[in-house]
Amino acid sequence: MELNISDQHRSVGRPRQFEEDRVLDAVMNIFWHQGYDGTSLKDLCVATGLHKGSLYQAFGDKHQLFLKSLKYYMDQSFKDVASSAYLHDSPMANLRSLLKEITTNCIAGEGCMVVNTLVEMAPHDPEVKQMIHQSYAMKQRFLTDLIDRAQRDGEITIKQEPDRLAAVLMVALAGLAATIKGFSNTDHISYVLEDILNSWVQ
Amino acid sequence: MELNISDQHRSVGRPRQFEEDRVLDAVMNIFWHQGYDGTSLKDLCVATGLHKGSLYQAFGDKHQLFLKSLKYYMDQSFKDVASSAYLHDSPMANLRSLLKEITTNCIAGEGCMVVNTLVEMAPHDPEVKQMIHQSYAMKQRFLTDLIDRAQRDGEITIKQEPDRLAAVLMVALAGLAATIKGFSNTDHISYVLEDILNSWVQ
DNA sequence: GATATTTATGACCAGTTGGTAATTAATAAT
DNA sequence: ATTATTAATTACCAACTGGTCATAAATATC
Repeated sequence: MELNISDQHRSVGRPRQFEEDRVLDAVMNIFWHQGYDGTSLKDLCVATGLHKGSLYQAFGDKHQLFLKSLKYYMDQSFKDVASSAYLHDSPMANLRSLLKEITTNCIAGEGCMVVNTLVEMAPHDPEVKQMIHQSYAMKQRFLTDLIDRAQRDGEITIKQEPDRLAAVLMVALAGLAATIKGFSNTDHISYVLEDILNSWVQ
Repeated sequence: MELNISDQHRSVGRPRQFEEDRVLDAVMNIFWHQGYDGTSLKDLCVATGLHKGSLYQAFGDKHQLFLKSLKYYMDQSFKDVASSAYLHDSPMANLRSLLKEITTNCIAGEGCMVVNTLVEMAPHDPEVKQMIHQSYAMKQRFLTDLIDRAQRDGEITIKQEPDRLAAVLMVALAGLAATIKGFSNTDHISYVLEDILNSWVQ
């Protein structure tokens, strides 16, 4: 009976019967759509096919497991999104495709785990708060840089500091995620980011 | 030993020892800041000073109690906010004071119960979903009307349909609430709604 | 093949959950 | 004063919560 899956760095002792990333992905999906308080260990066991004991041994308690799945989500989504910001030469075109990509992903995923977590946990969970703040700061710098370049190239004509425009986009992105999660019909909101960008070009 | 409080429509039987609105207010505050799943009946009993039995008899089970407190929040906040939209003659000035009022309230309350609930419950709770959608539609019509008048008066110069501009504001308001809840320092975001309005005037 | 080491499994735990029912207290009507 | 009616309080419940531990299984090393 050989159940060995990850043949890579095999060590002494009984081998893992699961791939860590596959489990983390399943866990992430549950927390993403049910929230932290709304998810029980039983839910996680059903979703992953593992027993409580295995989860605890491999990832720690519920809170640690959540933090790891949140990290996994952040890394994953940032990788997906950032790559769409270097497709064109024009910074404005990159900004557009970036926001388009985020909107699409957000609709497909019925919201954003970071925004859900921001609302549910950040106020009373310092570790979560710190992780999200860090991610926010990085994203905002990313946007500020794009906006700054678009302004220099004359693609954005509005007179306002880049980081304040980036702040507008960050708030709009959070609002997009929150709204998409609550509304099944997303026709009305898929244009919002476009409309904001357009209001900067006249 | 007379503990009678509400002397108004006194009927047969032992009189209530609490004012319904005061209890509803306390319940609302707990749900507002802890969420539905994050709040236990014990929390509610501590906050209200009532026993479980009394809560159940007066308001029904946890879910019904939540719906009533959400309704209470919506009525309360709409009354507060709408009144600030008729202070001036200019529709744009009214729009500004309206958004300013919302921002102030949102910061003071560390978020908005409707947005919290939208994220936590709307996807899997039809009753909550319907209540919030109805409230959203009303608010959006309210904004659309103000924007339409501001455009006719030439106070808003951007060429875009009023209900699409209103959709931008709605998304921004949701984002504002979500962001404020997660960030203690709200300096960066208190200008966001102003900045959006300013981008419509050039 | 025996041993050490790691993992998987299932039994177990105390505390909490939302919810109910029986009892007692306070009032109005008779 | 008795009775009917409503509310407050208490005791109680089964189900579930997150979390632990002892045991069995699978592998590498010796």
